[in-house]
Parts: sequence; structure tokens; C-alpha cells
Amino acid sequence: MSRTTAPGTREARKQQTRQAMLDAALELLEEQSLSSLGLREVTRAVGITPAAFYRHFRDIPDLGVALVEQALGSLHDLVQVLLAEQDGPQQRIDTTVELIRQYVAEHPAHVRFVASERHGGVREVRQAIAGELDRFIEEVAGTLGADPGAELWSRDELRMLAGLFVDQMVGTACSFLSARLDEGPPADEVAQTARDRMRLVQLGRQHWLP
Amino acid sequence: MSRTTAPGTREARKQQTRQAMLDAALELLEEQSLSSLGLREVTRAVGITPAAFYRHFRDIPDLGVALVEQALGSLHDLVQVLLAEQDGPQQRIDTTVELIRQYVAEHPAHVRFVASERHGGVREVRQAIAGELDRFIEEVAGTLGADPGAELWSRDELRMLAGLFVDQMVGTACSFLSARLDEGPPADEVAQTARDRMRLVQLGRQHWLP
DNA sequence: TGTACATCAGTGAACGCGCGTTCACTGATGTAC
DNA sequence: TGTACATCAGTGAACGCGCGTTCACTGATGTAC
Repeated sequence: MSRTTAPGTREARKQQTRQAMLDAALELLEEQSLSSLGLREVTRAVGITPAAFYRHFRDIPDLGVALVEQALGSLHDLVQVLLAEQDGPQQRIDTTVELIRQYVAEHPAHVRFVASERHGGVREVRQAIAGELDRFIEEVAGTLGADPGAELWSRDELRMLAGLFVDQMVGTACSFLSARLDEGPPADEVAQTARDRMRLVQLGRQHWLP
Repeated sequence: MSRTTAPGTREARKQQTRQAMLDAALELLEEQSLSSLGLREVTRAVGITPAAFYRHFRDIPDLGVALVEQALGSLHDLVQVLLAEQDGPQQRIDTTVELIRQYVAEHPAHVRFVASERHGGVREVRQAIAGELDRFIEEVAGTLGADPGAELWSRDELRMLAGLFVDQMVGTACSFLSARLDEGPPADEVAQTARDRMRLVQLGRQHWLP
């Protein structure tokens, strides 16, 4: 679905291989972390020779950065949907948690990748993730600033609140993921806790004196 | 400082080597993640032969679990100090954030280890960390339940609030660590954001209707 | 106190293996005329 | 439409290297008498 390349051309086929490598890497990363992922593992999974790797990526960290763009791109779509929500506060919280649950069910590997590499061993990838999350925070802060009653909030206060929401979202996604792996409380309990936390933050927001 | 072993004995010297291995591993982990740490790297750093590794640990994940106990043990001490605080809410928030800043300055490697392996590639280590953090949450919930005004809160609500505080603490520690690496906002800004977040959560707590 | 034996943390050599990287190459696809 | 040439994604063989694990061993420390 590249915008710049006609299908069936040589370049389009190269893009396909590249995408297959990214998909294979994401799958391999369900059971290890990026700093232990081998270049040969990736090419083996795709069915090309190791040397062909270099036609697409400089090294594994380079591939990792490409994965960040893809994984957080899909999360970005979710954030856009959430920000467009126009219901009352309680409904908004409910649908937010429900959409996160759906997102984790549909993109578990993306969530795992971001969760483990956000504080992982590869600096370039850490920084790429931090940069994308900062962009999310800015977007959320912009939307929160447009809400009624937010006129008195400073830019820093809005960013503080937006950061709390984004961290909360990422944390909730991680907890849903753990539930899938039977490594933590079940999904329904995660959902209940997440809703309560957001309600509590929402209460704090309403009584905040800027 | 083992309680069960006299100094100078053969067993005490074995403990010393074991501790040296743990220290060396922690240092090596500042630049990589556990799933890429090699057994030979650790023994080389300590100055023993690779085969001697097996006198102390079954494999690298086993060593990782031992590191979790050590790292979260030091964090546990911090939590104890924080829970014993008896000042007013605002002062309590200020000293909490300040103690976290100190803790990160004194134990940066512990913080990095927990942050990166909490969602890292080694299941046994992930589970060990999750278990320890759960214990923290229980302790915090117990203290919060003893506060005036908490009589009406259910056990689940207290755990929800305690989880929010613990996540907040871990997140703040990570942010202080990023500041040290010049990978995020400076420490003073991290401190200000952390204080504001805790104030907001505190406000939500006061207006919560159980 | 002295001696004979047991323990066991650490040695050092060896093994087979998969790794990342290089290189000249092939052959299908694309382009110019 | 047909031909001659250029491009370049992927090949396959080779390389040196460090890995985890095994094994019989050594020699200082500890114990029993």
C-alpha cells in the first residue's frame, strides 16, 4: 500500500520483502528482546540469505527503528479515535478502556514490542519511542486544552495531565497483554482498575486549581 | 554481610564471588538487556573461568532472578521510609519526589535493570519483578487504608490507588534516570511534573466517593 | 599438635555451533534506442 | 516490436570469532581421629 510505488514493479516487490522482514522480526520478538535478535534469524524466517539483509537495513537497531514507526503508527490511529470521542466523561472512560482492550487483542505484538523496548537495551529505539510518545502527549494536551474549563490551565499543566493519561493508556495496554499471557490479573479486572484510575484522575482534574 | 556465614570461611569467600558476579552483571546490563547478556562476559568481568559460572547459577535467567531480589530489596527500603512519613500531604509529596531523586542517584543501575526487565524478554525475571511490585502495592494499600477518611474504601479501591502510586513512583524513577542519560527532560522538570501528578491524584482521592 | 582423608570452588582444554560480514556472482526486471 | 545494455535484489560460499557446555583435574580449606 505504498503511496509512492506502483504495484508489480521491482521496487514494489522489494517493499514486500522489507515488510515480510518487519513482520517476521515482530513475531520473533514475542519471545526475546531486540538486543538479542539475530540478523540471520530474521532472514531465515523470511526465506532469504543473510547477506540480503543489508539490501534493506544497516543493522538490527535500524530495523528496530522502522518497527517503532510501524507499531506506534497503529497506536496513533487509536489515539486519534479516542480524542474524537464526544460522549460524557464516564462513557468516554468506558469506551477508552474498551478500545484499548480491542487494540491489544488486535496488535499484541506491537504492544509487547513498545513495552519492552521503551526501556530496553537499544538507545536508538528507546529514543524513537520516546519521541513518538512525546508527540502523542502534545496531541492529547491540545485536545484537553480545548475542553471547557481548561482556559486557566497552563501549557505545562496540560502536558502534565496529558502525560498522566498517555502513561495510563500504555500501562493499561501492558496489563491487558500480561492478562493474555496469564502473567497477571484477568482482563476484566484490568479493565475495572483502569476505569477506576481514570475516574480518579478525572476527579482530580475537576478540582485542580491552576 | 550474610547472616548465616562466618567471615573468612570457604563459604564466605564463595558468597563474595557470587556477589562480584551480580555486581559485574548489573554493570554490564547498563548497556544491554538480560537476554543478550553472555555467561562468559560475566565471568570475564569477575576474572574467573566460564565453567566456574555453574558453581553459582544454573544459567543467566537464574542470575537475573537473583538480581531482581537485590534491586527490589533496595527499593523496598525506600518504600518503607516513604510510608513512615508523617507530614502533611504537600510536604509528603515533596519529600517523596526528593527521596526518589536521591534513590536514582545512588542506585541508577538497579533502576535501569528493573525498568528494562519489567517488560523484558525473560519470563522468569518478568514474573519475579511483577511479584515484588505486587508486594509493594499491598504494603502501600495497607498504609493508605489506615489514613483518616479511608474507612469507606474497599480493599480493591485501596489496591487501585496504591497501584497508581507505585506506578507513579516507578515511572518517576525512570524519568529521573532518562534525565541522567540526557535522553529526556532535565531532573528539575521531572520533579515538578511528578509533584503535580501526585497532587492531582491526591485531589482525586479526596473527592472520591467509595 | 599432627596426620590422613574429604570437600569443592575454580581451572584449562576441548567441542560443535551459529553468528555478522565480505565478496564476486546471477539473472530477472527495467530502460534507451 | 526488437535488441543491447544497465540495474540491483537476492545468492552462496567463505572467513574468523565468541558462544555455552562438558570434563577430568588441582589444590587450598575443612574435618575426624
